[in-house]
Amino acid sequence: MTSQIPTVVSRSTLKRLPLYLHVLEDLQRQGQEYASCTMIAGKFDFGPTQVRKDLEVTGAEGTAKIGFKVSALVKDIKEFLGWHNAHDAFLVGAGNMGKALLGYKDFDKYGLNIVAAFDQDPKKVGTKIFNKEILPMEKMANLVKRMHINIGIVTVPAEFAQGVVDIMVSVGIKAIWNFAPAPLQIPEGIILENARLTQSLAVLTNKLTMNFDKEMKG
Amino acid sequence: MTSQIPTVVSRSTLKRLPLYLHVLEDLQRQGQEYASCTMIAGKFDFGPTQVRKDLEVTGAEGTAKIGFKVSALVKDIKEFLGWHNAHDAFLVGAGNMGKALLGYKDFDKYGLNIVAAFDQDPKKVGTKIFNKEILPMEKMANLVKRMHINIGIVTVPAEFAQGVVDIMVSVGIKAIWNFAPAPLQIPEGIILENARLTQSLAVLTNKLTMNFDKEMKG
DNA sequence: TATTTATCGATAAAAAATTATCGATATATT
DNA sequence: AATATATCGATAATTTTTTATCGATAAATA
Repeated sequence: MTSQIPTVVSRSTLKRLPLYLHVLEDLQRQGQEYASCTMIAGKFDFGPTQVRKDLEVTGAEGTAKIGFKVSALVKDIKEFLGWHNAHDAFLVGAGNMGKALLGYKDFDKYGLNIVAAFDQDPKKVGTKIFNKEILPMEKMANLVKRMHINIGIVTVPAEFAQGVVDIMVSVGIKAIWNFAPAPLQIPEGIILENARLTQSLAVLTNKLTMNFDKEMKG
Repeated sequence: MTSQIPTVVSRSTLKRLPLYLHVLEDLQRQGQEYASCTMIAGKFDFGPTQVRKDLEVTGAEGTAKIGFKVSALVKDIKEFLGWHNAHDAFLVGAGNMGKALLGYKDFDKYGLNIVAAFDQDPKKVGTKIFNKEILPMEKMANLVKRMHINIGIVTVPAEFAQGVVDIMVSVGIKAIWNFAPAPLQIPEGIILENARLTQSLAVLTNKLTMNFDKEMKG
C-alpha cells in the first residue's frame, strides 16, 4: 500500500500552512496539547474540511474526537515546508527592501538564513548592514560554489532584476525569491517564487475602489 | 443591454493585472502602439486566453488581428486597480519593514501615498524616516478623521498586530494592508489584504525541499 | 452499558479557475 | 479581388480547488 499523500501540492495549500503554524504555535505557548481542524478553521474564513485537506499533505495524523497533537503537527508542517533546518541564501540589492530583509530576525524560524548581500554600488560595498557584509557582485560566483548556496533573493529595482537573475542562474543558484515587480525568465528546473508587493496592493486598492463605486451608486 | 464585465473579480485575476501593466509600460517605453494577448502571454507561463479573460474585467476592448491599444489598456487597468489617483495611507510600526515601505519611491505609481507613520517607541516618535514623521499612536484617531485616511498599513510584530488592527478599525480605517504573520480578526465591511512574506517563502522552501528529496531518490 | 457528540479520513458534489474551441473580423499576402 | 492569417470575444470543456457528506471511532454523558 503506497502513501495517500498527494505528490503535487497546490500553491493555495502551501500558503495556508504557515497560517496554521502560527495558530498552532500560539496554542503551544498557551499549553494546549491537542487541536482540531474545527478549532483552527475558527481563526479563518474557511471551514474545517479545508484545514483537514491541507494538513493531509504533510502526512500528519489526527485522532477522531480529539484532533491533532499540536507538537507533532507543528513538526510535520515545518518539515513539509522545509523549515526544520535553515537554507543559506544570498541577497542582491541592498536598498530599502534588501535592508528590511537583512534585518528581519525571524527568518531562522522559517528556514532561511541570509548569509551575505551583494550590491553594484561601490559606496555600499564593504559596509555592513545588520552585521552582514555587503560584497561586490563579482564575488558571488565563487562564494555560491564555496558555500553551497541554493537560494538567491532579488531586491533590486525592476529594470535590473532580469540581469541579476541571469547571473544567479549562471553561478548555480537553484531557487530565486524575487521582490522586483518585473516578469522574469528562468530556465527549466530553477525555482522562482515571486513576493511582489504590488500584486497584493492591487487587490487592496481595487477592493477599495469597488467599495467607493458601490457607495456612490447606492 | 447590461455590461458584460463580471461584477466579482477573482484574486488571481487581480494579481495578474499588475504583471500585465508592467509588460505594457515596457512596451510603451519601446514605442509599441499595440499589444496582443498572445504577445503579453509570451512573457508568462500561461496562455493568451488567460490574458484575454483577465483583461475583460477592466472593460478594455481590443480589435481582431491587431490587439489592444497599449496606452488605452494601461489606462483601463490602472483605473480598474484604483491606481490612477493616490490613496492616502498611514503606516503603523516603524521597524525594518516599515522603513522599507516608507522609503519605497514607486508607490505613487501604484495608487498609494504613505502620509505618516506611527510607533509605540518614544525613541522613534518625533524623528523622520525618508522625510515622513513618526507620530505617537495617540494622534492617529484625530488625524485619520481630519485627513480622511482610508488605508492602514500594519508592519508591527505579529503579537501586536491584532491590537493595532483593532485601533485602526475603531478610528475609521476602511482597508488594512497587513505584513504581520498573524491571523487577524476584522469586522464585516473592512477590507483586509495580507502581504505576508512567510507565505511566499513557504512555497519556495517547500519546492526546494521537494527537489532535494527527488534527487536523493532518483 | 447504551447513547450522544465531536472529530477524522475518505469520497462525492459543487464551485471556481483555467484552457480549448470557434465564428467574426481586420489586416496582410497572393 | 480572393485567400490566408492573427486576433478578439464568446462559449464550451477541462481541470483544479473548495465544500459537503458520511461511515468509523474515541471520548463524554446519560
